[in-house]
Amino acid sequence: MSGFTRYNKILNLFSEQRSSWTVLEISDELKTPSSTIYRIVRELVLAEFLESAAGAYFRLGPAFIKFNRIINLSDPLVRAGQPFLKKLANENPIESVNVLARLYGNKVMCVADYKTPFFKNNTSYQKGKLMPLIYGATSRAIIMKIVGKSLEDLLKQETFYDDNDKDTFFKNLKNDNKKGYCKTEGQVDKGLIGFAVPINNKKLGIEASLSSIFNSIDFLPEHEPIIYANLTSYSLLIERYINQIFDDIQNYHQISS
Amino acid sequence: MSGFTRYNKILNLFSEQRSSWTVLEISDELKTPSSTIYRIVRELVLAEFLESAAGAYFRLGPAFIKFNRIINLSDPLVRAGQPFLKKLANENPIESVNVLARLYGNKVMCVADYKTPFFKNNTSYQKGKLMPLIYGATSRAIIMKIVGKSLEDLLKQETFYDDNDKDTFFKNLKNDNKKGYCKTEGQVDKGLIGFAVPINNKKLGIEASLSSIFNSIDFLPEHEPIIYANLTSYSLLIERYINQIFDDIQNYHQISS
DNA sequence: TCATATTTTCTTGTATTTTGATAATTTTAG
DNA sequence: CTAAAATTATCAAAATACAAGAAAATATGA
Repeated sequence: MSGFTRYNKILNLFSEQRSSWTVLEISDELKTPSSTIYRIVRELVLAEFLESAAGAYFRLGPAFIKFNRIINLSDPLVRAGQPFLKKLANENPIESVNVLARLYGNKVMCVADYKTPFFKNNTSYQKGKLMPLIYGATSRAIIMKIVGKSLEDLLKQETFYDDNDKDTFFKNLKNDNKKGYCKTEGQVDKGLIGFAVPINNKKLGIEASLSSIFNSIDFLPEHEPIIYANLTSYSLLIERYINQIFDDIQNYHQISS
Repeated sequence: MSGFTRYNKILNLFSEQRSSWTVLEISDELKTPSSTIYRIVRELVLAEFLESAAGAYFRLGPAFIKFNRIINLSDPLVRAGQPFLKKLANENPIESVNVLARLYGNKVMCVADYKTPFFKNNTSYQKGKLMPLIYGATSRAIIMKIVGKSLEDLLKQETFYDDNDKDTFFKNLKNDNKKGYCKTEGQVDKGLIGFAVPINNKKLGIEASLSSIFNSIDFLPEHEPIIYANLTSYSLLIERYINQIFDDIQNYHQISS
């Protein structure tokens, strides 16, 4: 363990399922002497990446809330997309969850969401949550724009049931690409149906998607063209807005240098 | 520069005002050779604490969004308080911003907020933003419960205009403590009036406050008792709920060990 | 396209930091 | 107050980061 790894390994122990740890527990888990962990934890507490809780437990610290806010205010994708999610939601014919997601390592992460007030189900798609790469329209719309070696590398770690499963996956991907949008049902959450379109910006290195998720019970086939039209027009709006934000940033840096 | 400091110094360059940096800019700013910064930045990118943007720029990475979500799902204060903010807002007689804030180093940080749909002004109080320690009801309600050496340490870095200013500050603090709540007008944002009550949990080390902020124009003196009653009852509810969450965590750890 | 400029990684001996076993201290809980 | 638990301090050995320049990769622009 060296460099940032030693801090990152500790931070990554803290999860939704297990959000507080004692030094001894960390020490056990990472098979590292407790004196070392005490020292590292102290550093992280000082920087407010951890904070001590009751009973010798530690939990994630407020630094993450602070940096998260800075991202919300400055990330081009979030800035460009966030304001449109509610509008998209209101134009959909039925109650929906609307999600902006992007590639994060070899997973997909939701970076902004808007749920209409009376949407019944709890989707897995919530801001900050990592989602599987090959299931669900949200993810598929992102990878359908990736080709060649990049795609291979990305899928290297994914396991398919069998070759047939894999073939179907690639066939669907090609098909979706032709249509320009993805549609999946029940792949991530049972009883939900999702539609998604890609959002890309080469200059900013953004590989993302915009999606609307509905309860299968509410959904009727005649909704599909409207849903697709909304997604497409908003994705174009967002892409254009990202470009504008990009230009603003460029100008800012030119002026200040 | 050693230990976590070397990473933290770089991360802390990224701010609301300046959210992307090149390696050379960082190197200039921190007066550290660029080869060193390249190495460190590479590590941070690998851990997704930074990500590369267009034109050799880097920005904060998605790890912060991920950890922020874990905090939202697990932090006792956020978990206990978040669900009540909307209810509090709805019981207030006029449009309001409602805020849960806590001590963060020697600043105050908003950790959850709910603004009623038709509130006109933009408050400075937004989730994740650091606020001054000695101005505004939100902050004052937190420090009014801190005494002795802790208070001295906390205020050590604050500067008052003069001794008179300082005296007034302490007199107000004592007064607020007697009343049980704080009220300030225009200290943080002009045209806004704020009310706050403290929220504490010794076992969990929580020093926080619950506050409602209104447009001064909307506010009438007869609202004050209602506002105060709402804040007080909700703060008690939240404190009780925090205790319950604390017990849950205790049980969880006892069962799993 | 190619040539050029910029960005990023690599290499190396040396200086610095981290590590972990143990001891000392502080805090907590009954 | 006492005993146990949690945390900090110490220090020599081991591991790693550092800086400077060279080399490679990548982006830029004619």
